[in-house]
Amino acid sequence: MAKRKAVSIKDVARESNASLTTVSLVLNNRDGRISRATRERVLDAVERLGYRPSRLAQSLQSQRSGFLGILVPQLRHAFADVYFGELISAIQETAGENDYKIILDVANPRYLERSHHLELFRRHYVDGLLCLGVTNNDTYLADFSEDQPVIVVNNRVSGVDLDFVQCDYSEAGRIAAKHLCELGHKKIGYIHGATEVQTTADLRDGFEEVLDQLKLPLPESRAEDGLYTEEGGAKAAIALLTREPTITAIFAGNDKMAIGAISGLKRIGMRVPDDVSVIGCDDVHQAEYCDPPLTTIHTPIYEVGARACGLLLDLISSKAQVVRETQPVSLTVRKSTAASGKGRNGAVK
Amino acid sequence: MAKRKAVSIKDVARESNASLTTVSLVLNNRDGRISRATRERVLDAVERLGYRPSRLAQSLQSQRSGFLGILVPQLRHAFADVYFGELISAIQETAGENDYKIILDVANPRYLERSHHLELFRRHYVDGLLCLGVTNNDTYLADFSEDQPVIVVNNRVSGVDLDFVQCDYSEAGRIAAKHLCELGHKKIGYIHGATEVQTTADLRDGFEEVLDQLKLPLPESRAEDGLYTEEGGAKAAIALLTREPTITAIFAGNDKMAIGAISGLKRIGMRVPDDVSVIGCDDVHQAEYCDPPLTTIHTPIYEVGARACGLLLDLISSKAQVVRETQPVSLTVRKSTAASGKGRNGAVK
DNA sequence: TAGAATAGATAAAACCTTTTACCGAATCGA
DNA sequence: TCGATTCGGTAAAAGGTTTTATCTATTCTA
Repeated sequence: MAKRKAVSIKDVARESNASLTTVSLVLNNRDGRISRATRERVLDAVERLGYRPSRLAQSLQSQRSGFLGILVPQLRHAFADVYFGELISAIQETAGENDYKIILDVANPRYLERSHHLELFRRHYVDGLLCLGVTNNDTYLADFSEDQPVIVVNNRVSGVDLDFVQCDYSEAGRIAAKHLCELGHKKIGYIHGATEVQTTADLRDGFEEVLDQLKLPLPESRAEDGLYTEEGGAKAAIALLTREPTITAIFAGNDKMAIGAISGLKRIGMRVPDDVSVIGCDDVHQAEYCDPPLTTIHTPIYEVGARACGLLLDLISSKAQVVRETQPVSLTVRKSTAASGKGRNGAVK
Repeated sequence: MAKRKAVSIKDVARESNASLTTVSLVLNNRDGRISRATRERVLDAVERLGYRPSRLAQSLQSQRSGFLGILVPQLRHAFADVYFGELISAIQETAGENDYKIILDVANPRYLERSHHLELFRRHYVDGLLCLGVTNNDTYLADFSEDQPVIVVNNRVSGVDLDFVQCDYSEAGRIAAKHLCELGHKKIGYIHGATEVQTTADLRDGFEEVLDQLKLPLPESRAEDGLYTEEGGAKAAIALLTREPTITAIFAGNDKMAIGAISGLKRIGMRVPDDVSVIGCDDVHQAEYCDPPLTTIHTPIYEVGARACGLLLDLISSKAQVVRETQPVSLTVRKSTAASGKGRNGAVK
């Protein structure tokens, strides 16, 4: 089939014996200046021709693209990740409700080197930008100027003064520590994610704050990097229990690592929670279905995404100037944590 | 900071004492008609002013948006899904390599009712569209006209003649059946996903084809809907073994349900694979980390996504007219399947 | 040296809207 | 009946590119 030419507002004007302006006024119902008769004639022609205004021409004229950008880091498979998935769902939905569409970009080295993140604004790709999975290494975030609406989602960048919406990770750390201590655990291991992530630091700070208060400080030998992955979590758990066999509980910085940790512990013959309790952070969907179901800190990721998107729109329409929000978190108890001392008595079998 | 006005090609022309045309010609290096001196003068001005052409104006002029659309169905949390995540990663990457950006849309009822899927083309949002997670109920796919580049990714729609790229699910079904039969299983249960998905039908057809050949046909009482979710898989597995306690193996239509099935089996005191073998389909990342690691059919999802995107670009540039591709699949053996008869002897404890 | 060919640059049209400023006709008040 | 409103509608500009057709020097050919 031949590529039929798109019908433009001119065609409608001709078809309805009206001027361009009249058609435009009718379509955007600008004040009631057009007579009922003319209006109907125009609408008729629109219907007959199946006319739809070109958003390219509209955007060029209005100088607004109608797009919001989502910038995600280049991870192994960035989108095959429940955490990002949840945020993207929330953003997509909120944007849609406000007649915005979203553009998905991945900030890989080549991308940044060519300043594609700046092109996003300079070349009018987007009206605003949401940055996901940001770390303190992401210095390119400092490139954005004040008049470009950018919000960092569920993170902050230390040293760079950007708008953000995040969960209360310090509180999450405190809650995890309290929960484990209340169950009687004294020797607690910690599996952290990439240390260049600001929220990781927050989480640990909160965690250690409580441990310190209870005179159960966390020695460096009981902390291990789990790389924010399942495999990393498994290896970290094994390393921790090999080095310090008397550990009875582990706090993992996210559910992925926690699930990996459980898997790792099983590999070395440990039972969860009988021998070792494990608590995660995030409360991903999967946390309910692993074995045993994971006790974790619920972080309102979806809400953070939706809120960030809503506030970005406020930023764009100048309804807001500055955005700094922190959302509350809560404990979700399942089966992966139990009172200390139920299982083996202090030694790896 | 005040919103400073964007610099346009006019500014560059003025700054470099050349005409609009000259600047444009230099920037797009159209034939070598411009003298070296002028060229340098223009480039200098571009640099000095930090000029970047507006993609809105360019698109309006060229009648190409430079965007590819991804249309996903409205699932609970569409993007928080490894399957879609993998496809989206692949598409995003391939698109990026070809200087295309991607737009993410969710086909919810409201969206379709308002024909937003058609607006995508009519209003010049995208140059081409990739449809994910399509089912036979998605009749709106018939709305697209021949001159609109649309590819259905990893699915087909029976009755609608659309381009597609998919994995060989019939073969996947055959492989699963052969594997279980070779291990000596005679009573095999089947957990299927939504029956309105064409690939589900393919999978079952292949599966039953082999079972029939071996004179081990699948009675309806040994098939159960697992809703393509973990929870559904768990419930389906429990239902199957309650109804037919002598089942020794289960084939689940995807890994999510397989993982759910394992979880469900454990709940009713069954060991995997000792009492019941479980095989999935997809080979998601997580399959390696569940307990026990899941035997499954590897489907090259990433490759399918990348290929679909590449072919869509061919469609757009008229390098291709029709797209019909089927990618091969393979068996990945892990720990969730074992020879029949290792465990209990035919009865639920 | 006239006429043709070529190099270098540009004016203007086209892409499709929205919006501003303006115009003519009808209505109204005095 | 004149001047002021109001009503219904339109021409033209603006938004930022690319491309086509055109124009002016300059160089070449005969």
